[in-house]
Amino acid sequence: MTTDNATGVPAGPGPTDFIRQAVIDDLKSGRFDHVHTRFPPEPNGYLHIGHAKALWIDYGVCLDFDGKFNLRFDDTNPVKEEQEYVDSIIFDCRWLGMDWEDRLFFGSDYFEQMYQWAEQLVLKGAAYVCDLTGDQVSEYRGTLTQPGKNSPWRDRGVEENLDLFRRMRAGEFADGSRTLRAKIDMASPNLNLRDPVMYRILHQAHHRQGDKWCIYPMYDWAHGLEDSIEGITHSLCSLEYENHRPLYDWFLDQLGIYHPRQIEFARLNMTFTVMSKRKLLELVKEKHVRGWDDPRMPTLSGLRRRGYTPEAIRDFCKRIGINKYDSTVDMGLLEHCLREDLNKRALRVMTVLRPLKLVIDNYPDGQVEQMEAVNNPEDASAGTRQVPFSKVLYIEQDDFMENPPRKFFRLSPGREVRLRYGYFVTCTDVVKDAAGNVVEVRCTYDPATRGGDSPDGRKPKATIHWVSAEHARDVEVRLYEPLFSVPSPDDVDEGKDWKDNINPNSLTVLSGCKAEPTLASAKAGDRFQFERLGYFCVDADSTGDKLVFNRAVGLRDTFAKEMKKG
RNA sequence: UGGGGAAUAGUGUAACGGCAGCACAACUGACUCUGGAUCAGUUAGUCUAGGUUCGAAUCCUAGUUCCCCAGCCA
Repeated sequence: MTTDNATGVPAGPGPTDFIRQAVIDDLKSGRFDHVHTRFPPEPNGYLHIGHAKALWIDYGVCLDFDGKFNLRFDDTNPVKEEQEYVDSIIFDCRWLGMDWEDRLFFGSDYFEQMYQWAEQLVLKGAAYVCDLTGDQVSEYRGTLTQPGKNSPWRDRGVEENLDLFRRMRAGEFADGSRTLRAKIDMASPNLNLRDPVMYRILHQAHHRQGDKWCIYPMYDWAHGLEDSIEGITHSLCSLEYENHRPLYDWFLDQLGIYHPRQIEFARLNMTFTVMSKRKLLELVKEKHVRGWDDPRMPTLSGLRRRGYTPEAIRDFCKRIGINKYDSTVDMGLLEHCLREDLNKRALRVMTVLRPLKLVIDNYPDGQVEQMEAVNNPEDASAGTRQVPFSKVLYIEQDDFMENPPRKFFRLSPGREVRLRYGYFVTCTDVVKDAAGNVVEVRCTYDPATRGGDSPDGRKPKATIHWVSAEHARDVEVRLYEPLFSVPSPDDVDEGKDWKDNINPNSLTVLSGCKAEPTLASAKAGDRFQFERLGYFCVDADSTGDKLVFNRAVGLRDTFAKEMKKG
C-alpha cells in the first residue's frame, strides 16, 4: 500500500480497483473522513465462495484504509431465515479470518427505530397504507415499457394512514391485506421507484424477535437504515442493486439521516458449479449431495470439509479482482491456490489408493527396516519420519503395466524403478488370476540401493510410492470430480434444466486403500499430501479405527496429460 | 420497443491520452528420489465503424453484443 502524502489517504495495495478509487475520492473530497464497511448476509443459507469474494471486498477495503468492519445479519424476512444459518455464517466468517471485534449486529434489532422512521414518512406524506392485494399491486405497477397507475389509496389522509399503519403493527389485519408504501412516482422508468412496498404484514415468528412483530420491513427500506444506524461509510453490494440505489438514496434523503454511499460490484461465477443459494438449497433438499458441507459444494463449509484452507480462499479472492461485468472464473484457479498453499505446508505421506501386491523375492522373510522419509521437501523444519519396509508391499495399480506404452516409465516386466525412500526393485514376474488380471508383481531388490540411492549412480526413470503390507492401515478415500459435467451448468437447451448437468460421477469411494502407519494419529481436518497423488483431508466421518480421507485436489499430472494426447 | 450497467489473450484482470502488462490455463525445455515443486521460455488480446489528437484500450459519435429491473425476496 502506498500513501498519498498530500492527503494521508492510503491508496490500497497494488493496482487500485474502482471501489478503492471511489473510497480514496471520498476521503479526499471530505465526503467521509474514515472508512467503515459491513458484510450483510441474509441467514437463509450457507455461505459460498461467492460470499467469500464479497467478504474479502468488504473486509479488505476496511483493512486497506485502516477502518472498521461490521458483521450484520440482514434478517428482515422471518419466512426464510433460521438460527442454523446464523450460526454457520458466523463460523464461516471467523474461519475465513474476518474480525468484527464487538460489532456483530442484526438488522432485526433495529425494527423499532425503522418503525419510528416509517411513521415519520407517513407524517410528512411520503408514505401511505395501501389496501391493494399482491396481484393488484403488480398490475398497477405497469410494465418495463408502460408507466404504472396510482393506487386508489395513494391519497389517503395522514391521520388515516397513521391509524392504519399502527393497526397493521398491532396485528389487526390479515397477512397480505395491506402494505405501507413509499409515495414516489408510479411513472418512473425505474420500477423500484413506483411506490415500493416498505412493510408487509406477516404473522410469522422471527428467529430472533419471536412474536414481537407482525409487520416486516422490505429490503430497500431496511438496508439503508441499517447502514445509516451503524455509521457505515461504504455500503458495498452486488450489481443487481444498482437499480435500487436511487431508492436507497431516496429513503435516506427523505429522513434526513446519515447517508452512506452504496457501490456495486459483480458477483462471482465459477466454472463447473452453481452459485445461487436457491440452487444450492435444492441440491441439498433433493439429496444430490449429502448436505451443505458436502465436499463437492462450493459452500465454505463444503470447501473446508474438502480440505481447502482459509489462506487459499483468501488468495483466490485477491487474485480474481473486482469488476462491474459478468465473468466466470476458471475453477482451476481455485485449485491452483490450494495447491500452492498446501505444497508449502502439507506433510507428505505415502498412501496406495488401488493396491497391487508386490513381493520382493530376495528380501529376507520377516525382516523389517525403518526407512527415513522427508516430511516436506519444501520445509526442512518439518523433519523426517521412519517408514517400515518389508518383503511384501503394496504399490499403486497404475504404477505397473505388463505391456507399457512408449512413455510409461514406471514398473513393468524386466524394468527397474525406485521405491521412494526404499530400494531399487526390478520386476521379474507377474501372477495373474483366472481372468488374466495381474494380482501380484514379483521383484528382486538391490541391497546396495538402500534409502533410494545407488552407489554406481544408476538412476531409474521412475520413483513410485509404496506401503508395507504388514504395517499398512486400511483407509477409505473419497475422490471428487466437479459436481457438474459441463463448465456452465446454467446454459441449457430448451426443455432441459441445470440439474440435467449434474455429474453422475462426482464421487468415487475407494475402500481398502493402504496408508503408511504415520497416518494412525491423524485427526479430522488434518491435511496431507499423498505423494504423487494429491492433497487429502481427514473427513469428519472418520472413527477411531477407520480413517476417511477426502481428496481436496490432485497434484498436477503431466503424465496423465501426456497419455490423453496419446 | 422503458430504465440502469458493462465489453482488453482460452479464462480472470492491469494500464487513469504516451512501449498493451500480470496471473491461471495451454505448449517447449532445464532440473528433480513426487511424471509434484522449482527455473527458463513460447503461443495468445483492446466488440465494430467513424471522429478528436503528434499520439486513443483510455476522449467523442454511431452501432453491436451481454447482464440487471415488472416479489408483499434479499
